[in-house]
Amino acid sequence: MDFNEIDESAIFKNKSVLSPHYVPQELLYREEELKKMMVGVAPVFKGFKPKNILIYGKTGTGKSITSKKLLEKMNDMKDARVKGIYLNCRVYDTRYKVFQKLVSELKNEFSKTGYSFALLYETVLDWIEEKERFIIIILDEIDFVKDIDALVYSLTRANDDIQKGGLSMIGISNKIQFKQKLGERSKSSICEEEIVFQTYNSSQLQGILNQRISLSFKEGVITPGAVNLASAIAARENGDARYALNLLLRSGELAERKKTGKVTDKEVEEARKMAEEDKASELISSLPAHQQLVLYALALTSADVSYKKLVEDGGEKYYFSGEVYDHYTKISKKFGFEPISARWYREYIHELEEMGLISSIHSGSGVRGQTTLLRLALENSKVKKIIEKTLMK
DNA sequence: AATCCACAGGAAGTGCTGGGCG
DNA sequence: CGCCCAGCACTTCCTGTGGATT
Repeated sequence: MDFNEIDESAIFKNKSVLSPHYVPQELLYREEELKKMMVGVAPVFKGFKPKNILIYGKTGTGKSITSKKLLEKMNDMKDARVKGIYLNCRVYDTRYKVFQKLVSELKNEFSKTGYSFALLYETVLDWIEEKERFIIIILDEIDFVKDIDALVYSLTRANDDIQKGGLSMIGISNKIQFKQKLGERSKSSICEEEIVFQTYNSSQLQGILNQRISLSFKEGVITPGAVNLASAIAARENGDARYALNLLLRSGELAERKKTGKVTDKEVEEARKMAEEDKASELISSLPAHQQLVLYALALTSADVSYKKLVEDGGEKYYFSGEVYDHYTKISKKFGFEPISARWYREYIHELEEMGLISSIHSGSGVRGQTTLLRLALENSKVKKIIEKTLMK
């Protein structure tokens, strides 16, 4: 027995191909965007300062992958004077951290904290001027940078401070509002060139999935129906390729556990449900305590037969808003919370409905007066479990 | 018809927080 | 550094609505 036998899988050849960080050899459906970026960057290889670029696009539209591809292409030029650096601003979220990372990349040494910002700045400038070099810095998820104006200012000022060589940036953001947050000066300097990444449509997603399937799954494991369904679902959900790949990964894992050796649309459908539940669970556990208690009250009300006031509408059971509020106040007190006022409870109900966690209907006729009837959008036992896990620790 | 009930949702007020400014 | 003010989360109070009750 050797190590190769240990992770012998009936389904997967190489799971990591399905990871969002994987960069395929051939980039699909993004030739235009890549070309635009290359055109923007191209001047460096002639010794001129390239343009700053800002890239927009929703999640899973290939922004990161395309910019990583750009770095690959730049490396192919084997020009020692040009250095491309990719960094994710979730990690490097301040001006200081970005420059610290720059220095450690340029000098190839472990960088400690404690240096002054001015020193880091000088180090970067020296490195550029020493041999008239160029730095292209790719700032992924740039909206996470806390002192963005300071960062952009320092980066552009660096350009003014040096005679030869240059420093330019490519910012990536998935929030359109990002530009509004910028000050006038940084806005004009970072938006010299803008590229928008459109979402993928269903057939493009299919192409992307097929490209990765041949590398990640064993031969004939995935049925065509599974691919169709996964790309159709992802196309509906904002054309997010990351989501589509995640669906495939999950359904592969499901098939592995079932030992059927095949991934069909059944597994994909199951994977979609799981993904949805994960999303809901994440959403619920990030809610304020009282909103969770409201949900919990509704879940318990649904489980409790003694709350007899229920109405059926198309097979779905709805509960009276007032009943649920009463129940909520009891539960709150039991857990040592001061219950929230009925007025604010109504606002919570609206918010929860907007988030798609509950659904409500108006009682036109039926019992006295007007009331809102409520029910959970998810299975109440699951909601109960989630809240018990997060709230009761 | 008048009154009540059970709720919806607007207005104004309160206590706290964090950010900008002199 | 303190000060002030805006904004938020929430309460209290109030008016409206429409079927139910008397």
